[in-house]
Amino acid sequence: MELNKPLPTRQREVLSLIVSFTEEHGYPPTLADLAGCLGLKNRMTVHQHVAALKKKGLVHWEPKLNRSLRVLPEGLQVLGLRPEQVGSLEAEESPDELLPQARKADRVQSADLRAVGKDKIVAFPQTSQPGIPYAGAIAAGTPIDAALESKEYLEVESRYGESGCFALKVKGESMIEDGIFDGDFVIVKPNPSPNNGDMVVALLEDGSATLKRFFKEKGGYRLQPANSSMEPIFVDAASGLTIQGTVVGLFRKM
Amino acid sequence: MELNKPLPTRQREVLSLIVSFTEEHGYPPTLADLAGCLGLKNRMTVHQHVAALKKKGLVHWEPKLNRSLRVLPEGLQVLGLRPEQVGSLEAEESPDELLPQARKADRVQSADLRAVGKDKIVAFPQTSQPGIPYAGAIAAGTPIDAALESKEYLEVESRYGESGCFALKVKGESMIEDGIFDGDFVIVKPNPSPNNGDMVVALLEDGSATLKRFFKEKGGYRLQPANSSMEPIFVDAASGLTIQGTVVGLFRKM
DNA sequence: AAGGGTACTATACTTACGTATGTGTATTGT
DNA sequence: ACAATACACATACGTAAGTATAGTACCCTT
Repeated sequence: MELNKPLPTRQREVLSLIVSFTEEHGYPPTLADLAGCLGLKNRMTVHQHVAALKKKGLVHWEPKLNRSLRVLPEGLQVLGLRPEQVGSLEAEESPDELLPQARKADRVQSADLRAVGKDKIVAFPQTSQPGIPYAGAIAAGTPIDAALESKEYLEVESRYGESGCFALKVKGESMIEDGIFDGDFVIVKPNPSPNNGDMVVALLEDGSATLKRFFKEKGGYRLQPANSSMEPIFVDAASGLTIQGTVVGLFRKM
Repeated sequence: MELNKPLPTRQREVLSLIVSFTEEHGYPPTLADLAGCLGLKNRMTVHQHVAALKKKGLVHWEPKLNRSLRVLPEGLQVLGLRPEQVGSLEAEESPDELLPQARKADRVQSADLRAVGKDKIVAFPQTSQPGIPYAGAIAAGTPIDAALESKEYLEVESRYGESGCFALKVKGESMIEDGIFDGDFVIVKPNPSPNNGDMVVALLEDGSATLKRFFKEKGGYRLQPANSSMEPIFVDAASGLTIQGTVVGLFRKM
C-alpha cells in the first residue's frame, strides 16, 4: 500500500534547513554546509537525505552541479510555507540550528488543529493570504503533484469579502436537495432585486429569516425550499417581504 | 577625482547576466557559466570582469566559494533596477510605499544580516482581508443589519491556505448525497493517515483520482461513494492506493 | 527470523570551480 | 610615443564539492 507517508523527520529537517540557509546566505548550501549545520560528520548522510527529497519531487537538484539545490513549491508546501514568504528576509528564528525549524512546522499544524476544533466563526489575527492553492479538477487523473506548481489560487475572501457580502450559518434542512446542509455557511450578497430562481435570504413578516429559492408570480412571490417534504411559502405582493440578499457562495467545514 | 566613471560595457553585461542567470536558475552562476553565456572561451576573462565589479562594490563575491556571486543593491542601481523587482523564487511587486509600518521595521532589523549575508528583499502584497463578515444563523430572526457590526468573520483562506491545504474542483456526482456537486471545490488537507469515514482524495492504480469516503477493512480498503447508484471501490491492501488528503472544507460558487 | 525503511559513518574517488601566471590586441588620452 | 585601460585567450594548479561503494545500527512490520 502506498498511503501518503509522512516525510521522515530528518528529511524534513534537511528540507527546512535548505530554505533557511538559502535565505540567510543568498545562495544554496552544499552538502557539506548542510552536514555541518546538522552536526553530521559526513556529507554522504546529507546526500542520501537530499536524494530522497529529490526523488519525492520536493527539491530541485542537478547532479554534479555545485549549489544547485533549490526547494520546489511542493517542498514548501510540506513545510507549511507559502512561496511568497520565502526569499524575503523576514523574521525567522535562528537558522543555524535546525530543530527550531522542525518544531515550527509542528506549530503550524497544531495551530490548524486548534482552529478546526474551535468554534466555527473565529476572528483571529492573520497574515495576508492570496488564497488556497488550486490544484485542478479531481477527475483529471493525477493532479496533485504536478498541479501544485500552478499559480492558481482559489480566492474566497477576496472575492466576497470586499463586495459587501456576509456569511450566514444555515440551520435546518430546507435546502438540502440543493446540497446545502445544516451547519453550512452561505455567502450572501446584498441584492435589491433577485432574479427568478435565485437562492435568497428572505425576511418574513414575522421577523424570521429563511433561505429559499425566489420566484415572482402573479400577485406575489413564491419562496421555494429545496426539500420535497416541505411546502413553498407564498407571499402576497402587498405584504412585507424583504429580500436581504442572494446566495453567491457556499462554504462548509468538515 | 573619483567621480562616477561609466561602467565598461562588458562589465555591465556581466553584471546584468548575473542577475538574469540567478533569477532564471535559482542559484548564482559560476565563472564558467558566465563565460558560456557571453560566448567566451575562457573563465579567466570573466574572472577579471567580476573582480572589477567586486572592487567597485557592485557585487558580493567570496573568494574560493563556489557560486557565491551576488549582485548588491549598488549593482542593481547601476542597472536601473529596483531591489524589489528582483526576486529569488517568484514573488515580487508591492512598492515601498504600500508596505505597512511594521514591515519597514523588519527591514531595519534585517540590516544586520545584510552585512553578513544577503540583501535581497522581497516584499509581498499585504492585502489583509480579515474575512467575510459573519452575520449569524439564518433562522435566528432578523440578524442582518444588526449583525454586520459584529466583529466576527468567517475565515476561509487563512485557515486552510496556510496549512498546506489545496483546492480541487469536483467533477462528477459521486458524492452528491453528501451535498457535494459537480463544480464544487473541495479543500483538501494533505493527510498521511485518514480515519475511517473520512472523505478523501484517493489516487487509484490507474492514475485516476477520485473523491470517496475511506474505510479500512480486513484485507484492504473500501472507497465508498455517496451516491446510491454507484458501487463502492475495493482496493487490496497490497495494491497501490495513495491517499492524497482528506477533505476538510467545501466551497461552492453560485 | 527476515526484510525494509531510516539514520549515520568511513574511504576513496571524479568532477566542478576558482585562481595564479602569462600573452596578446585593440582603444583610449596625455 | 607612451602609458593606461578594456578585453580576450591558454595552460596549469589546488581546492571545493558531488558521488560510488561499503558497512553499522536501530527500529518497525510480516
